[in-house]
Amino acid sequence: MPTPDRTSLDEIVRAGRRLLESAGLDGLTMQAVADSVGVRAPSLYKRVRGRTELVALIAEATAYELGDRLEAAAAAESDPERAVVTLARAVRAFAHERPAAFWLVFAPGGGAAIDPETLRRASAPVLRVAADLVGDDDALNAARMVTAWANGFVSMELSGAFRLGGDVDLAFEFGVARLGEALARPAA
Amino acid sequence: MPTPDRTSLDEIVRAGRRLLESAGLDGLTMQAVADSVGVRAPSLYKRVRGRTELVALIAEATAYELGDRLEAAAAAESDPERAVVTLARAVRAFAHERPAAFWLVFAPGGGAAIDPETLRRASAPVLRVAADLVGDDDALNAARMVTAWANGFVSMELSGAFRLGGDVDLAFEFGVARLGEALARPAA
DNA sequence: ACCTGAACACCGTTCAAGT
DNA sequence: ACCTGAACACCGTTCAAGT
Repeated sequence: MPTPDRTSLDEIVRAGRRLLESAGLDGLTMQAVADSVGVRAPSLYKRVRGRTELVALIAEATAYELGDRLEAAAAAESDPERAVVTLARAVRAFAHERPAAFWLVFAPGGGAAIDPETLRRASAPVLRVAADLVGDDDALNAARMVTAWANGFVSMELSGAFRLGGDVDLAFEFGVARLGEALARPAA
Repeated sequence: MPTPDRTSLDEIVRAGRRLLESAGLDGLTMQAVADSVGVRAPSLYKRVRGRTELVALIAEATAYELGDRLEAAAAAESDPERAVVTLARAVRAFAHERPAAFWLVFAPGGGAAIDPETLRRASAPVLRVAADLVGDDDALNAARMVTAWANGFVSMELSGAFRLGGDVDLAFEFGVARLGEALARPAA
């Protein structure tokens, strides 16, 4: 006799994302997720292979959402040098909003690696802006330079590596301005 | 009646660092560390408050060692623009050597934050080179730009975010070259 | 076909008892 | 003063038994 479904994969992932931000990765336990969706922990294994997969799904959903944000940010600015600034600010805003999830997306570990298609989707707007700025040949290199800097800046910001004085907001604007210039008007 | 010491804090931290690289952060269990130094797990608590503190000590030691490497790299190159390249390469080499520990240093979590003094020590060479390059006023901003980019690049490299084709080594050299130019010869 | 209680292996940590 | 076995609370996960 079938039992009516008491939860769903979608609900589980949503609960997981909420827990991740409120309680950290350590607080994201199967027990807590189960409680949150109103089910016993073993039932989660009907929808998810295990905690590792749940974490991967959360990272995936986060990368997808970041892609949306970047797409919207890129659409709002036609001048490529200013679009770089807009994109970088969008990354930073997203990271401040969901620090734990943002961290997860760029966390190492092989197993939880983002799906290549999601990765391509999330980086598409940056790649497009980079191509506008430096041409197709250097587009990938330029996109990687921008994403590396933006990701590194907010990662260090989130990890508390910028505690040695100075204005962090100004440091961000300094960096993104120089970055845009360097790509738009390369020396030598 | 005193018992002769069967291990030491130093040995514990060394074993922890070894385990971190060989088995990952998840494999860094108190049990494994205890086995590694030839003692039972509860004995570790005579030298360390708990696993959290052990992880923090490992991060601390790693940041310290990274500082040494950067100091040596900076000393090997007097031209500031080339010193930036040398420093960035040193960061990358260190990250490739000890990926898990490198990750730990920049991991978030408040609790495991690096000691400010160690942080200052590790960033001193970068700050010095930045000052040579752009002057004292912009030195901190420039240093943050370089470290953010370098850290972001290798973090993404380690996390497998650069899997969309293209030559990653070339992307690194492209980035560091443009970075050096941007700082040495700012536009506008 | 989903859900559950019970159970297992494993973890971090505490503590009384040994030497 | 350090070390240990035993114990506790808490994980992730499995599985037979319920509906």
